[in-house]
Order: sequence, then C-alpha cells, then structure tokens
Amino acid sequence: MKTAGAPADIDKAIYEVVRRIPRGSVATYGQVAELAGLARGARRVGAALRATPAGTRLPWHRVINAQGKISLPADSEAHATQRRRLEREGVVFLNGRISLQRYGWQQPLDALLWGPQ
DNA sequence: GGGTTGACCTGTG
DNA sequence: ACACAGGCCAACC
Repeated sequence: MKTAGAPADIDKAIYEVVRRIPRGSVATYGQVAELAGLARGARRVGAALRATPAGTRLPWHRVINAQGKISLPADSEAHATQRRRLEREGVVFLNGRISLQRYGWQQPLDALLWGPQ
C-alpha cells in the first residue's frame, strides 16, 4: 500500500543506520544514505540529522562528509562538540581531517583485516 | 506550481 | 591540495 511509505520511515531508517556505526569509527553521509536504502540521498541524511534536537541519544557525531571533514560551520558549537566526541573515541584529526582509510566504517571483512585498532 | 536552500558528492582545472 | 561548477533530491517557502 502506498500509505505505508510515510516520510518518517525514511528518517527512522537513517537513524537506525547511524546507531549501527561502531564506536571509534566514522561513516560518510553518502554511505549512511546508501545503507538506509537511499541512493544519492546524502543531503537527505544531513537534513535528518539537523532535525534531531540537541541531547538526542544518537551517535550523529560519527557521520562526516566524503572529504573526511566535519560538515558543520567551523565556528559553531556543534562543530566543536562533534570533534570533541570523536577524539574521545580515539579518532585522530590530522589538520582538521579524518583518515577515512583508517577510521572509515569498513565492512566486517575489512574490519577483520585491520584488526580492533 | 516553481524557485530557493542545504550537516552532500564527484569531476575538473 | 584547493576552489569551483554541475548534479542530486527532498523540504520549504
């Protein structure tokens, strides 16, 4: 039925994927979108996260852009919060950039090759 | 119905 | 490595 496809379901799927990002790892907006069933829906993910009120129990800080950088305004409080939370999980910033090669959310197979570090 | 906006992505110079 | 342009897609006037 058509009525079943409510917009809220999309957001719910996005939150569900974000919740699955392992601690100490990061995922890109595009990656989250694809896993949520939204091809090329990266902007949609950004909108969904922006809609989440501050204080929400969701690891939204583990979502960054494809350049390995935080997409929030550098002078905003949210930016500082995101960086602080990531560093607390062991994610290292090199000149404001995160190495996706190292901290990107890899598939289980790749995770085995890289090990728990 | 149509233009604007945005926590994006990719290609090009 | 950086800046810019085009593309994308849904939400919002």
